[in-house]
Amino acid sequence: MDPNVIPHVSVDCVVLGYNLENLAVLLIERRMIYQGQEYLDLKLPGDLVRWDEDIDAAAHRILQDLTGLRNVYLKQMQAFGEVNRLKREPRDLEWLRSIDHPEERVITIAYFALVNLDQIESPNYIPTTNARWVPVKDIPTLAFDHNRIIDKAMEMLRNEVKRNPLAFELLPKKFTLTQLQKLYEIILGTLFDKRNFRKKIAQISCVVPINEKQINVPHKPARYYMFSQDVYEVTRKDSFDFTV
Amino acid sequence: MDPNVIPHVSVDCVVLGYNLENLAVLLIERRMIYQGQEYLDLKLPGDLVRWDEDIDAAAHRILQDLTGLRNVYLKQMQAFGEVNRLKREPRDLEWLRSIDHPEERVITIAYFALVNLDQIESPNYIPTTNARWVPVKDIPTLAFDHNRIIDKAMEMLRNEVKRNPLAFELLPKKFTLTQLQKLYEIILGTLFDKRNFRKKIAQISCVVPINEKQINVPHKPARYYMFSQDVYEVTRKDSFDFTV
DNA sequence: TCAAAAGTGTTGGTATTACACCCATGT
DNA sequence: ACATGGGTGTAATACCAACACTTTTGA
Repeated sequence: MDPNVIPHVSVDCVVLGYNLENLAVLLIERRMIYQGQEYLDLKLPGDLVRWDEDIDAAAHRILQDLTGLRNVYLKQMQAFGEVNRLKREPRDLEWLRSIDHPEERVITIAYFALVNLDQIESPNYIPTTNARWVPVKDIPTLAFDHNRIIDKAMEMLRNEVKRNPLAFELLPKKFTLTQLQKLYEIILGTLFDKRNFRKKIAQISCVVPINEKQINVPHKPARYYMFSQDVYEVTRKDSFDFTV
Repeated sequence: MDPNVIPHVSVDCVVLGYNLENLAVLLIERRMIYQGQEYLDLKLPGDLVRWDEDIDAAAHRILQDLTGLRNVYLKQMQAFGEVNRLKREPRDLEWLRSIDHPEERVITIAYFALVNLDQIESPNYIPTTNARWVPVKDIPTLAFDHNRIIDKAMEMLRNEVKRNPLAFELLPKKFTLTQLQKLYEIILGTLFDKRNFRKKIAQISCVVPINEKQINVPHKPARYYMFSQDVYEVTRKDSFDFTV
């Protein structure tokens, strides 16, 4: 057991990525043999917190090790601290032993990160870390209590996206209004009227049209927009309002 | 050091009480002598988590030990895990030593509880636990990082009260509309128009008028209302809407 | 010329704001 | 009788929901 870590406190990250098509979560493959059978489970990326490291720093470290990204949107979600949270399946315990982890109690602090998959040239599967992007629609039963953590992350995303400019973290710097609308539709699970959506966006001053259009599209090219952090910071009264 | 606790994980509770006049926080007096001088600091109620106890259970235990109350509204807020969060003042460290606490790192999970002070016959100062109710307007500089935790709790209260029926946790079972309005005004720091406020409440079906009036008041007696959890559960679409 | 998505306005209904007076009670 | 807070309606405005056609491009 690594002496540099607090043995009972970990950080797990729900990293949500978007590629203009689907929302996906970054998961780690856990391969093991248990009672003669081979298992391939998926789990959230996470690690124990080091003694000399703030918990936020631990989350950033995990994220950077996995994706190579700094300056990602990252926010603490909440702690999960049930006594038996690591003991969903017998092989969960076996796995903890196999990585020289004390078969003990670990309280985890869940974080939630947003990345735009088109920005990073990340393959679907990253062999060095056994990490893969799994569409949120297709998430299977995961190790430990990690499904619950992801459910919580999705709930948080749905709530926060209505009051904070989170969506832009998932989009390229330049995006079209149709792309923005589709993202909101995917996150919130509702469809919006195109005209009303655009009216709504038009009154959000931090979403600014730029003088650039799509090229090489087989239809009328759409105008690109950007999110302006500067404008956002000076114009927000109390919060973003995106209760479409 | 108690062997029954996880030495690096604690729970701290921000217990907010309301007595139809003021919001107050329950704080614990910490008396100590440091470098020949006597200090009386205040801190949040909290304790280390036991090995065999869920973190939510730890929060309930702390709350019950302090107030004798079960079934209080209690919700996890977030974890505070900076390396030096317990070392605001030199005497903070000294105090940790004095209670046989390893001078080490403790990650705390903050909870937030709401109680109605008229329901519990709680005196302002509870000698057995050194606990006292301090109006939120008068909170001094506290031990450790506890001011930050309270600030976060107040922010959470302001956000949540707009979308969830939290206010009723702070009021007696039967309350008048003026009492409800005053509470919202205190929490949100704004004033509302009486007629518009009542129109808004009238369309929230889970706030129901009952056939009972104030007695012994030197003015027209006000009608009492109740919050109906049943009605709330079946009628809420997605969330309470209290964006007055 | 066709397919595909971009872009754009109007209307009816609903919700929000602002505002002032009479009522029921205890003293 | 008076002081105190309770209780009520309306009109002007802003916001929201529903709805269909023209435009620009590449193939």
